[in-house]
Amino acid sequence: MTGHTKSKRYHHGDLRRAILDAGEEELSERGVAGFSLRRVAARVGVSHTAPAHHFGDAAGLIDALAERGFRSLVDCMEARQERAIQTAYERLIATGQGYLDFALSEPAMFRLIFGLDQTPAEGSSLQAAALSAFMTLARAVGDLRGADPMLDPEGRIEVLACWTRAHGIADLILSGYIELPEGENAEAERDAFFRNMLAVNLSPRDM
Amino acid sequence: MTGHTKSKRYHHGDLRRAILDAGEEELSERGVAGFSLRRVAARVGVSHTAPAHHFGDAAGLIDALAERGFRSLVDCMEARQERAIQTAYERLIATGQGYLDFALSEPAMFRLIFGLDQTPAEGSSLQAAALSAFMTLARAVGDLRGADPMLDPEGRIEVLACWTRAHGIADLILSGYIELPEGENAEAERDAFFRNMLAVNLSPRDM
DNA sequence: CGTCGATCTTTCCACTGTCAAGATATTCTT
DNA sequence: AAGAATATCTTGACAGTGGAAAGATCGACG
Repeated sequence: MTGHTKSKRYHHGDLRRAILDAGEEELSERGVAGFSLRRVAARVGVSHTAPAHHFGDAAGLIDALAERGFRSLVDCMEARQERAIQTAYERLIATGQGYLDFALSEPAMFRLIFGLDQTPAEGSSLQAAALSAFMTLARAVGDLRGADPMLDPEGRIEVLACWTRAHGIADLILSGYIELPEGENAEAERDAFFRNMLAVNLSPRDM
Repeated sequence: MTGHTKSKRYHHGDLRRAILDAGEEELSERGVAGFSLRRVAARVGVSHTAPAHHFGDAAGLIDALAERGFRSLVDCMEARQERAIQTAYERLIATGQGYLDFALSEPAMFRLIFGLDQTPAEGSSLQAAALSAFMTLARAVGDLRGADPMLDPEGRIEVLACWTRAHGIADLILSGYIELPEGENAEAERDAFFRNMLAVNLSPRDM
């Protein structure tokens, strides 16, 4: 019975996934500010309170979407890592470029996951997804240092430095205050730009 | 006549300023997501459509608030610059620390000005305020380099590097993903943290 | 077969921003 | 000084939002 017919059966069967899919589309089309639970529900063809049973309230859906977002972020970073020249440093650069790829390809989702009203709940799957993204970056730094960077203060600073730099570039580009090259070989120029930005040395060498 | 009586005169007299003040308070209390035009109006004791005449729509009020935000950002940076040891490098560090001060003291406003739906209109006073903030940072870099950094590519990269680094640190702290030291001499530790982060060298020295 | 719980709908409520029309004060013109 | 034009603010309506409560339908399990 049942099967793939999208007809009018009362129970959807896979509503949770359907709502998440529709939510992602809504998010990318309308942005996080214009996000509407009711429109997501309408998109799936379901009543506007149907999502509540699966996600609680709107914040619950947002959290579930954010979880997907962090996974997508990890995918973007790993994709770049695999394509990179297999040097520890090149893999680190690639990781940051993957971070930027994510921000550019899913700007609303980027804004969503880094603009959550409150930090992910302790032990939640959202927190796990966020941690997974962090670890992807931390491993790349660790490969460069030859040891777990989280174990000593200098290593921790280095991980945070990588993270905040990639993040700052991405966020200011999305804000529109920093313009990216467009046109012909924009991609190559972006990569070079990011590489240069990451490596700028601001220690007091030239006081 | 008139005078300072807050009684029930039909015309408020200084409504624009009053709405902006109330808007700032609302913003810091409720955040940018929970911001409500109607509540701002109620706060001033005026009808819910009164702001429209002064700011057009909600986006207009947001823009006007953002303008104040940029000015406050400039104030924070300049305050730090004046307190700093008067070396070009120290003034640059101080500028970034002022950027962070602003983010920490007015987090909602920080989110507001860097999360505007669209980049400030060409020639608008908002754009001027944003540019003023940028120039404050660019000058600090220029003092270090001995020339207008905007004139050559390397200088521009350096300005953007400073900006994005300070911004990334600030934004991730506000996101809650990076924790700041609290307690005793938290302020001094924050300053040291920022200083270290800014100066971390990620060039491929140690491949 | 019947019952129970999960899933989804309907209806209602308070709240939001915007629009149109009216009320009131100020300023400008003569 | 009087009347008219304008700026400022209010009232009332509307479509949209998320959430709560109560009812309808279905699936699973006794």
